[in-house]
Amino acid sequence: MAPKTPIKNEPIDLSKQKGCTPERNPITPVKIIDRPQPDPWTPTANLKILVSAASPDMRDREKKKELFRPIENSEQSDTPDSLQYDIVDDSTVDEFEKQRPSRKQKSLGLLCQKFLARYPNYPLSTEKTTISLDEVASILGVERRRIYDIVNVLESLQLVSRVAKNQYCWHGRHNLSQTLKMLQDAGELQYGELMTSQHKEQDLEYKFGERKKAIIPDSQDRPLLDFSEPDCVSASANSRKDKSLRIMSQKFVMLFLVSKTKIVTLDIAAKILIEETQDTADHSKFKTKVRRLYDIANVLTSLGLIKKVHVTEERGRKPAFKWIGPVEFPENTDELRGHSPASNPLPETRRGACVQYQTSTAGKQRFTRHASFNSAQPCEATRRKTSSEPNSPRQERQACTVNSDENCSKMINLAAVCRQKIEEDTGNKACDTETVLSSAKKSNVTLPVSLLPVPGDSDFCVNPLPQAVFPVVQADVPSFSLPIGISSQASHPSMPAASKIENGKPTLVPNQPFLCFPSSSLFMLCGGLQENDMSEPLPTAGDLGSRSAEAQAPTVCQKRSSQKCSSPSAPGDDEEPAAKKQTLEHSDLPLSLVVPKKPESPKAESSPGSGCSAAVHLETNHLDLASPAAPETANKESTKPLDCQEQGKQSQKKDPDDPPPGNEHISKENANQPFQPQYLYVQPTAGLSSFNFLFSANQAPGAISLAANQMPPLSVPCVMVPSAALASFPLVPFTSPLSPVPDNSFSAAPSTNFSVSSLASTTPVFISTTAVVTPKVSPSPSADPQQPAHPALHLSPVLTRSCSAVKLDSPVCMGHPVTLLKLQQPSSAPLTPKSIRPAHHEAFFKTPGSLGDPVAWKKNEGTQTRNASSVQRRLEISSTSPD
DNA sequence: CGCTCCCGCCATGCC
DNA sequence: GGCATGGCGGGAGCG
Repeated sequence: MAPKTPIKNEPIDLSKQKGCTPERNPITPVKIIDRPQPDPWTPTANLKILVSAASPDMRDREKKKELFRPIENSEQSDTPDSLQYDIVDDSTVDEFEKQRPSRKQKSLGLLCQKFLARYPNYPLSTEKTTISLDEVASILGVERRRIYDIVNVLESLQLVSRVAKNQYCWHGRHNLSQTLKMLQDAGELQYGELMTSQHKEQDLEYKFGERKKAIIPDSQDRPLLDFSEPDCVSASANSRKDKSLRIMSQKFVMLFLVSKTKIVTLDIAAKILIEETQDTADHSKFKTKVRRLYDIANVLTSLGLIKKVHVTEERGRKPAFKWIGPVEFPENTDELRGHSPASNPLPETRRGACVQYQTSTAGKQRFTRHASFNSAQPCEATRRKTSSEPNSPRQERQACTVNSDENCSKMINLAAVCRQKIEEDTGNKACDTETVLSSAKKSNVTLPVSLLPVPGDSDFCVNPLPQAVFPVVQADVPSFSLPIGISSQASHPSMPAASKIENGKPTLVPNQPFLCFPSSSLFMLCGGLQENDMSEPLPTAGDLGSRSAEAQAPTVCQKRSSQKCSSPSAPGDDEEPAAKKQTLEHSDLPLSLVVPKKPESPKAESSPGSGCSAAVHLETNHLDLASPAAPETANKESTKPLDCQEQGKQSQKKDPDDPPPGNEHISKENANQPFQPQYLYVQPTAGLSSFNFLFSANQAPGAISLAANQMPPLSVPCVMVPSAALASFPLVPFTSPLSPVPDNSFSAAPSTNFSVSSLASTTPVFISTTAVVTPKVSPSPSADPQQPAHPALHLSPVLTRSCSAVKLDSPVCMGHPVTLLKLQQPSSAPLTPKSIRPAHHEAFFKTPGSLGDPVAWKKNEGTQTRNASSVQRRLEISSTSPD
C-alpha cells in the first residue's frame, strides 16, 4: 500500500503514510539538499515552478491543475509505485519522462487504488473523513474528472457519500455488505425476471452466435433506479440525468450478485444495461457502455470486488469480470431484510452525509460476530454443523441457489457457454482462460481423468487450490484484493465459492481444493482448484454437455446436481452447508479440521488451519495412493507437485504483495505450478454420494514421501466425483470394501458407500491444500494498509494462527513451489495425465483393494472424524496395500 | 488488430 | 457567466 502514497499525500495523510513519510520529514531536508527538486518541491514547489515556467495560460487554475497534476502524478505516482522516492529524485531530472508514465500508470484502477489507500477500509465510526475532490485530485495528480469517476462508483456502493459540493464523506466498507445485500435483493427482483428472459435469449445468442438484444422490461429498471436513487436522492441528485455511472455501477454489481457464476461478461452487462436504459442499443451506445463498464470495473477491481477474467466463447474469448467479493450476506441479510433493502441504508447515508455510520456500526457488529464466531467455532463447529445437519445447510443453499438460478439463468447460460468453450479450449489446450472442469468429451473417453484446462492465462488466474474460495482474488488482485478477500471471507461467512454446488456442475468444495463432479466422468485435474468458479459454470456446461456425449451422461447427473445437493448425495451437500453456513473459508477449514481430528497427532494441530490438516491427511492418503503411482512421480519428486500447488497458491497469495497484482504474475505462477498437478482419480468408495477422489498423480509421489515423514502440510487436491460416474469407468473398481458404514444418513448413498459415504456426509474428506487458510495471512501484507486491520478483525485468531502455522508447517510447499512447478508442468502436461493416470489408477485401485485397515474404516463410521480418519485410513491402507 | 480505457470536450444544472 | 458534475466518444496505448 505504501507504494502509492504520493509525496504530497504524506503530509496530508500523515497518519497513514507516515510509514513512508517518516523518512521524508527527516530526509526531506537531506533530499532537498541532495536533490533540490525532488521531495521538497514536489508538493508545492513543483507546482510553483511549473506554473511559473508554464505559460500564463497555465496559470489558469484549471489548466494549472491539469498540467501540474499530471506531472505531479506522474512523478509521484511513479515514484511511489515503483520506487517511490528514489525514483522521484531521479525523476526530478527526468520529470518529463516520468510525466509520460505509461498509460497503465494513469489507469483509473491504479488511481482508485491510490485513492482507496488514503482511507481506511473500516474507519472508526467516530471519525468522519471528508474527502475534498479538489484536494484529492491535486494529491493524486489527476483531473477532477477522474475523481468523479471513482467517487461515483464508490458512492454507488456507499463507500462514500456526497456531503456537499466537492465534499464527500468516506464511509469505508462498513456498509458494504449491506449495500451489496440490498443490491442483491434488488438485483434479484429486477434481474430475476430479466435474467430469465434474457437468459433464454442469451442462450440462443450464444448458442447461435447471434446476439440479440436482451429484452428487458423497462419497468424493472425503475425499481433499480429507485433503489439506486436513494443514493442519488441528495438534493442535487436529481439534477443530472440519473448519474448513470452510479446507477450503472450498481446494476453492474447486481448482475454479479445475481449471477450464479459470478462472472459477467462486459458485453452482456452492456446489453443489459442498455436495454434497461433504453431499447435502443446502437452500436455506438454499446461501445460507450462498455467503456463505462471498464471504468466501473476498474474501480470495482481496485476494491477487490471483481477481477478480470476471460470467458471463452464460441467466437473467442470475451472480456468478463468475476465477482470475488462477498457473495452472501448472512447476518446482514437478516438485518437488511428487516430494514427493507430498498429504502434504507443507502439513502440515509447519502443524505446525512456521514450518517452512514449507523449502518457501519451494524456492519461492525456483524463483523464482530463473525469474528467471534469464527474464532469460537473455527473448524470444529463448522464441521459439526455440517455433519450434524448437512441437510439443513443444503437446503438453505439450495434455496439460495435456486433463486439465483432462476434469476441468473441468463448468467448461467453464459457461464455454460463459457464453459463449453473452455472445455473445448481445454480439450485443445486447457488453458486459455478459465478452465472449467468439464466432463471432457475427449478426455473422458480416454481416461477417467480429464485434464482441467490449465490456466495458462493469468486471466483465469486459477488460484491455488488451497484457497479455493478466494484464490482468484489473490491472483488477480494483488494485495488489495487479497486483503479484501480475506476480510470478506471473514466477515462474510457465506462466500461464493463454496456456495455453489449448484447444478450438477462440478463444484469445488467451497474452501477446499476438491472438486466435486456431479458427472461421473473422471477428470484429470490440473492445478488450480481455483476452478471452483468454473464449477459453477459447469452446471451450465451441463447444458453444454449436449455437445459432448459423455458430458451428457453426466449431464443427467448434473441436472440432478442441483438436486443432488439437496438430496442425500453427500458430497455436494456437505459442501453446500459449509458454504451456506458461513464463510466458505470457514467451511473449508472446518472440513479440513474434521479430518485432522482423527488424524490426531500432527494434524490435529494443523486442524486450526483446517486446510492444512486436511491437506496433510490428504497427503497421507496420497502417499498411500501415490505410492503406487510413485514410479512416475518419483522422477519428478512427487512431493513437490502437491506442494507446488499449494505453494503456488500460497506464493500467489504472498505474491499479492507484489504491487503488480498482476494477474500476470499469477498466471505465470499458476501456469507453472498449480496447473501442472495432475490428479488421479481415485474411486472412492461409494460413500458419499458416491464421490470419487482424484489425487494428483504428480503430487502423489511427493505426498507420499512427505506423508511418510510427516504429515506435510501439503494438500492433496482431491476431486470428489460421484461414484456413479466412476462406476462407469473401468478404473474405478476401486470402491473400498472397507466399512460400509454410513454413519449418518448420508452415507446411505445407494452406491456402495462405505466409509466414503460417511465422509461425504459429514465432511468430506476433502483435503484442502494447506494454502487455504494461509492466503489470508500472506495476502494482507501486500494489500491495502487498511485491510490489514480488517483481516485481523474478521479472522479469528485461530484461523490466522492456523494459517500461519500451516504455512510454516508446510515449508515444503512454500519452498518447492517453483521447483515443483517445473517438475509438475512437464509431467502435468495435459498429455501426461492420461498416461499417468492409468498407472496411478491401477495403483490406487489396488490400494483400496488391499486396504489394510478395513477396521479403521469401520471405526470411522461414527463421526466426521471418522470420515476423515476413514479417508486417511483408506489412503493409508491403499498405499500400504499397494506397496 | 482488437481490447482497454485515458482524456478531455462539452452538456447539464445550480448558484 | 461561473462552476460543479459527469455523459460521452475519439483515439491511443498495449498486448
